[in-house]
Order: sequence, then structure tokens, then C-alpha cells
Amino acid sequence: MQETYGTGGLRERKRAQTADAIHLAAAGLVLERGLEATTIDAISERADVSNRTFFNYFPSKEDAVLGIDEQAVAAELDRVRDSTGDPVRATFDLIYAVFEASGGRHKNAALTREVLQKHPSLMTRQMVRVAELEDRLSAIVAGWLGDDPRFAGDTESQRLDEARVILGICLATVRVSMKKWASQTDGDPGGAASAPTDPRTTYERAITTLRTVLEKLR
Amino acid sequence: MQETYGTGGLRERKRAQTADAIHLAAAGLVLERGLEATTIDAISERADVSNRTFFNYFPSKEDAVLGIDEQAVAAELDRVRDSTGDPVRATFDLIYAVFEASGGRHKNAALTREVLQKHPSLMTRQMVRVAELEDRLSAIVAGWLGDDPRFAGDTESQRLDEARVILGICLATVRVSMKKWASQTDGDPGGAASAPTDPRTTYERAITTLRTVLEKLR
DNA sequence: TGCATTGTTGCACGTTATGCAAGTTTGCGC
DNA sequence: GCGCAAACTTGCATAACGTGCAACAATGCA
Repeated sequence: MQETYGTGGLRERKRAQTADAIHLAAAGLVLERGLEATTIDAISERADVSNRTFFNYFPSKEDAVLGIDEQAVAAELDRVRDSTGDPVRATFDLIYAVFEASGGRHKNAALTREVLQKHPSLMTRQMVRVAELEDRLSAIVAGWLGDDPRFAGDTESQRLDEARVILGICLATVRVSMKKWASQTDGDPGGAASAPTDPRTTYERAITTLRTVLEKLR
Repeated sequence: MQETYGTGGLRERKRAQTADAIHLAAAGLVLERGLEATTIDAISERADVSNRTFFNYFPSKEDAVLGIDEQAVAAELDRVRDSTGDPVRATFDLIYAVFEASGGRHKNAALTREVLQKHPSLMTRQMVRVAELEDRLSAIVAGWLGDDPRFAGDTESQRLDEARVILGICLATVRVSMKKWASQTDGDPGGAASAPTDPRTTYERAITTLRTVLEKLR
């Protein structure tokens, strides 16, 4: 089921292909019929796999709709781990990486946005995922704090707490801007690269918003 | 089903009694058998109601375990709405109110803590609930910001964004301290009022933590 | 080509969750 | 007290989610 080692062979390609087919079927059906009205059976049928196979690829309907890929997320985490510089900035990058690997990517960014726009509960789902990763993520952030002069004097336990808070703060900020991003309306549906603000830009704006608020609060 | 008007009559008392019975049965069973192993059927049986009646009181197993009372939450929100003073402090109070009304109260605070301790996923559930209330909550916070000189100059839309961020920040902080609270071990099981830090104190500490982090970040 | 690994599928089963209709309990005006 | 209306409980039917299992098919590799 998992652990398709990096052979790059037919097997692996087929697997990615099937995952994509299921994802597309799920997102498409949800856009057509709504989230509730879309059953896993219907998704499986459109993706031309059995009901049972669906669960070999995604643990739930929501994950299929978002196209979540746990392996990609894990790989992303390893990649970003040894960031340096400002912890807040690095934390934003970390969250961005998780989201990227969680389906925001693909050729289907527009599709994903449309789905999130029509079904905000899926955004909550995204957030829950990050919450589930909290222990791993905050450990990474805590590591960064150890290299920061402002936090280096704290005990390890304190740094972990502070890391959790910082993670939560950044996450909250991201969530707000994601919501704005999702609620954007497409400019012209025809234009190929009409590009209604890409996610990355949204993140940059989120950081600015947070800095503004922090400035005002203190 | 709902809207038992405030007669204070037998009907209302019985209803509260049944809700409590289901809640206690749920929490008890979860502690004995675990969250997965506890079925709604088992809860219903112990609470001496039909499976169907269970759903007249709680929409899900999790809500029953936590003893969530939507009406109480709504009432709490109305009560806290016209707070004044520092927005951050008020926001903490707001979140606290939601939690209080969501089951943290009762004679069963110790029970609730034990359950949350053994099943952290329920904490996530609590957070999702607040997220679901986000629109209402952030509207309240945005109202407060209008009275604050630091934010009064902003447009309404900006204030709403900032309110969401502030809410998220406070919520993240609360979550961290709730986790610490839940993971406390009981001092002496025998002592009646051994009182291992009440939730309110935890909140106060959370505020301090947040202020510290904000101080360091800026 | 042949064997081990991995993937697919159907089937059975248990659980969550909701609608509906019949029956019961409570509240309240008379 | 009586009786009606509203609220509540319950069983039944139904749909969907989710998982274990075992048989079968496809793939990778020697």
C-alpha cells in the first residue's frame, strides 16, 4: 500500500496516476453536487476504481477532495527542517510547505480554490491536519528558537511552549489569509494565466498583517 | 428537541438530567474502554435511553463525552459580548466563556480533564468548535477593536481581519496551556479538594506566556 | 520464465447518523 | 381533574463511512 520506494517504475507512476484520478473525480463531483451529496461510491465510480481501492489511497472523502499526500508532507518537512533566520518567517515557510504538499499545488490550484471557496469546512480540515502535526512542527520551531538570541536563554521546556504559541500564531494568521484567498472570485474564466493572486503572495500578505497586529498590540 | 423555554418545570429538569446521564455515561465508558472502543449504543445503554434518543441530545460521540451544550454556549456569548477594556484580555475571556459553557464546568471538571488527558484528539474537537464559531466570535472582537484607539483608525474590513488574527492568536495560546492543564497528573486521588490548578488559573498563565512571546518577537 | 512483492477487488461486518411515524409524557387552560 | 397540544422517546428503515480478510491480478526482479 505505502512505501513505494523510489524506483520511478511503472508501478509508482500508475499509483500517482490513480491518486490523481481519484482526487480529480472527488473535487469535480463536489463542485457539481456539493460536499454532502458526493459519496465515496460516486467518486470511486468516476475514478474507475472500486470502492475498496479508494481507501487504499485516501482515508476519507475530505482528504481525497483536497488531494492530501502524507508522504509528500513528510518529505517536505524534512526538506524545510534546517531553515535559518527569523523564526516567524521560517515558521510561515514551514506552514506553507505543509499546505503545498497537502494539495494546494498541482496543476489544479484553481480547482482547489474553487472547492475551498464553496466548502469552507474543508479549510477547517486543513487546519486540523496541521494541528495533528503539531508535535512534529513545534519541535522543529523549538529547534530554531535555540539558535535565536532572544530565546536562547530559555529552558528547553519553555522554548517548546513558546514554539507552540508561535506556531499557533502563524497558523492563525495563515488561516485568515487563506480564507481571503479562497473567497477570491476568478477574474476572467477564459484567460489561461489570469492568476488571481497565487497562494505564495497570500502568505506574504499574511506575514505583513501579523506584523501590523503585533505592532499595535505592544 | 431544543428550545425548552425557561419554564423551570419538570420537563426541563428531566431534560438536563438526561443530558447529564448521557454525558456521564459517555465520559465514564471512554475512561474505561477508550474512545474508539466506546460505541454510542453502549453509551445509550448505560444512560438508559434508546440509541435514537442519544442523538436528540448530542450530535456525536465526542460532543457527548465533552458534555457540550450549544444553548449554554450561545447564552454565554450574549453575556460576554459587551465586555470593555483590553481587547486581548477580553478575547481570552471570550474563549474561556466558550470553553466553560462547553463542558469544562460541571461537578465533573476532574473527569473532563482525565478524559482530555487520555484522548487529546478531543481537544482538537474543542478547537474545531471554536473555529466553527469563528465568524460570530471575530465579529464580537472586531466590535471591541472599534473602541480601541490603536485600531479605531482602521477600516471595518481591516478590523475584521485583525480581529480574526487576534482571536487566532489567543486561541493558539489557550490551546497550548489547555494541553498543559490536561496533562497534569492528579496529586492525591483521595483528597476531595486537591485542586490541581483550576482552568481559570491556566488561562491567566496563558496570557502571561503570550505577552512574553510578543515581547520577544518585537 | 518464475517467484516474491505489491496492488485491486468483492464481501462481510460494525458503526455513525438521519428521517419518519407511532406512541408516551408533560404543560396548561378550562 | 380533563383533555388537547406541544414536546419527547422509541423502533424501524435506510444510507454512508470505514476496516478486515482472502482471492486474484499486476509488477519488479533475478
